[in-house]
Amino acid sequence: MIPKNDDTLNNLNAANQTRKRLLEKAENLFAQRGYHAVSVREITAAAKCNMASVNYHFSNKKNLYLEVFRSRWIPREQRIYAVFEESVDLLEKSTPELVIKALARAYLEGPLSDEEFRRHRQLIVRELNNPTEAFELAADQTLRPLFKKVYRLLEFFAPEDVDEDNLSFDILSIFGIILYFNYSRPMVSRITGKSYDADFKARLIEQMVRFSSYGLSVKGRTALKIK
Amino acid sequence: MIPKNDDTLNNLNAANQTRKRLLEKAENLFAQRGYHAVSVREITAAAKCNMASVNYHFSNKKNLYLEVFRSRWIPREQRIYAVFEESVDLLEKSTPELVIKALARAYLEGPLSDEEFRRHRQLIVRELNNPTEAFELAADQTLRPLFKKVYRLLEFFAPEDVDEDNLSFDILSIFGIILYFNYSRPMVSRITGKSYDADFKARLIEQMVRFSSYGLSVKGRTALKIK
DNA sequence: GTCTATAGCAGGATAGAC
DNA sequence: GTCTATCCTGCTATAGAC
Repeated sequence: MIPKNDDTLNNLNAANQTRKRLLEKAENLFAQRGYHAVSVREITAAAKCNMASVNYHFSNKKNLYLEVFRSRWIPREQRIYAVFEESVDLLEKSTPELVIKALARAYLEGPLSDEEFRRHRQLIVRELNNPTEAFELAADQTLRPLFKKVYRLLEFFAPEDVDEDNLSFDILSIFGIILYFNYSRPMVSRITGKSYDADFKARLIEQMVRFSSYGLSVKGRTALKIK
Repeated sequence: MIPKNDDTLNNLNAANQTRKRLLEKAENLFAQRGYHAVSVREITAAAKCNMASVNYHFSNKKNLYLEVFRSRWIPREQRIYAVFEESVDLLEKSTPELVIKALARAYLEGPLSDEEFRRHRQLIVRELNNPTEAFELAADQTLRPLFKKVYRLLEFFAPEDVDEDNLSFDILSIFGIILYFNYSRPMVSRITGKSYDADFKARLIEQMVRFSSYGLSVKGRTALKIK
């Protein structure tokens, strides 16, 4: 371990602070208006530092954008994932309904503040629609693992002869509903006239579980289908 | 009626042609990369005309963007709407399943070519996530009317005592699934490894109808719910 | 590490000839 | 209506002082 004098430490701290502020402000601006609509000038102004620091800390603008995903978006998605996993593991008796509910809650009532969630959503929706390098990161490190986790959980309830594709599809549909009610919040609010307060979220979760559960082709459900 | 000489007519035609080409190319570029990422220079180069013509025909860049929605996006959404309405009207006997199927088909197998649909999707997803003036146009002229139409169709099957909000929610969920499988095509393809060819679309429609129908709180369904 | 200053270029918009 | 030429603003990136 190399010993550091006070100056070095202070510089490191100061540097980290600037770096952090840059990431924080960059994320917010990129989320709100997208990569091209935001200038480095604007980011550095918000972070109260000079323009050159973006270059110093992140080489260039594009890499700052990617670093926002690496150091902020992905860890946050992993926090959501962790909440989901924990609440599923805590269940005495797992059912498809409870799994869906845990998933819906992790997103809607999860560990993120409203502000954090807004950024989270805005960043990923852009990538879902027009993938860049950042999407690869997100897909590999969060989306696919989550999909597989849910698959394993629900596969347990599926009838022996269930079509693998059917189950995949059901899970995608559940994701669809959850993502939709999360990621299309502006539209949902506009059409329903309701804002995403605690009450509305709680109702949404209930409804999502109800709607999703009774569409699932899992044990105990298939028998109920009308031919 | 004011008589027009050949020169005037030719000029009008030529003007309309330029205008049309500009809208066509602008739409494609805006859809692919978004408003800020595309320059007027690029649009005019693609449309094989000079830069000044954007100003001449549309005053400025922003208005060209809005005109893309007015003259291309909305009419296309109305074509989808028309296909849906027609196939619903043709039904001898309407059921919730058939209504959902008609809706899913109108979007997935509707009147738009793959290329048209790609543009259509990319343009609206941006607006769903970060609404601008263009979203107002889309919401007022297409999204809300469609929602109301579906509401009227399904309300017919709902039990007397059904909660209005519940039905709204169910419709939103159906929209959610349909929009999700349409508008998150890049992601769905990436996770399932399947491209949206005719076969995959047909399967998706079937699955959406199955999943959605058995989640609907409408007559004949509620009785099947496990308490 | 942070800053100021600036190079170098691309953007939207427009004037004025045809 | 269409075009070329040009204005001017704003951008990213960097050099060099501290």
